[in-house]
Amino acid sequence: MRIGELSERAGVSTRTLRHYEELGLLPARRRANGYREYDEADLRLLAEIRDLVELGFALEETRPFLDCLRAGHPTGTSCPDARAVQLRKLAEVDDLIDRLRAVRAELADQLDAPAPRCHLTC
Amino acid sequence: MRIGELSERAGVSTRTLRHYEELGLLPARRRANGYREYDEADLRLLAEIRDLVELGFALEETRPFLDCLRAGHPTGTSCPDARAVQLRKLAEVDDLIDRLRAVRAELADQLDAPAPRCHLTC
DNA sequence: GCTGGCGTTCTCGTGGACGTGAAGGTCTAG
DNA sequence: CTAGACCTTCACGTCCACGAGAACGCCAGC
Repeated sequence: MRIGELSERAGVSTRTLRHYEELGLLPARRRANGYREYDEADLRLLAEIRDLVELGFALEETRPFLDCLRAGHPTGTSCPDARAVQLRKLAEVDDLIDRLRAVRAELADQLDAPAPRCHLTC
Repeated sequence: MRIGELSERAGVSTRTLRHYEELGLLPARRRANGYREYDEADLRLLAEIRDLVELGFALEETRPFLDCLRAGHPTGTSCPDARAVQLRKLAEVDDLIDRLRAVRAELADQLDAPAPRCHLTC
């Protein structure tokens, strides 16, 4: 299929697909006329990228997962490299959640506190 | 005081102070020679900016808090505009925490799941 | 008067993931 | 034969909060 069809089926822009190719994440075969040619496997790889990005992975971080799938493994998490990245991401997320909880607490505190009295509109 | 001293005392770069002035967040008086002149009130305002930024507010979002302080109110959260922004931010943070929890769960699931069997290195 | 340490403005660079034209080639239907 | 719906490659723009450097002015002490 051409870029437009893949774009349509995956719900991403053609610009995005060209961007992924630039990064070497999702290289495309070429037809005689220069048009990019994709297949069902590319759709699967693209889905993997979008899933991971959705989970907060940077594009570069998806590379080991794609390599894993291309190597014939059934899931992107079947390989050590990918699992390592995922573990790291889990730690990052845990850390972020902790910090956000602290922020949330502070925001709530400030809102709960009654507006201090002052000489103007309070 | 001049920009260098405020920078030093607040622990921010002079570039940052000039940036805040560009945005109109922290305008400075000028000496006859063109040097920026700041006072203790500016230090207080700057502290407010940094506190809010630390909590995840964008620079633009700090504006109502600064206006509130400049109007003579004892805290940045004494005014309706500022409280509204803070309430919105609290909702944003809650939402983000929820989504991150879901992401965390999914990441953990994928890691807990035993690597599925395949014909190569698994 | 000269060095050194301040200050000034201006302008471009950074990172991430693309958006948005511009200028053109290719293919299909009418 | 031509419209129009695809496709191609540049290459600059976006958002945000500054960093970095150039080229210059101001002022203190020696």
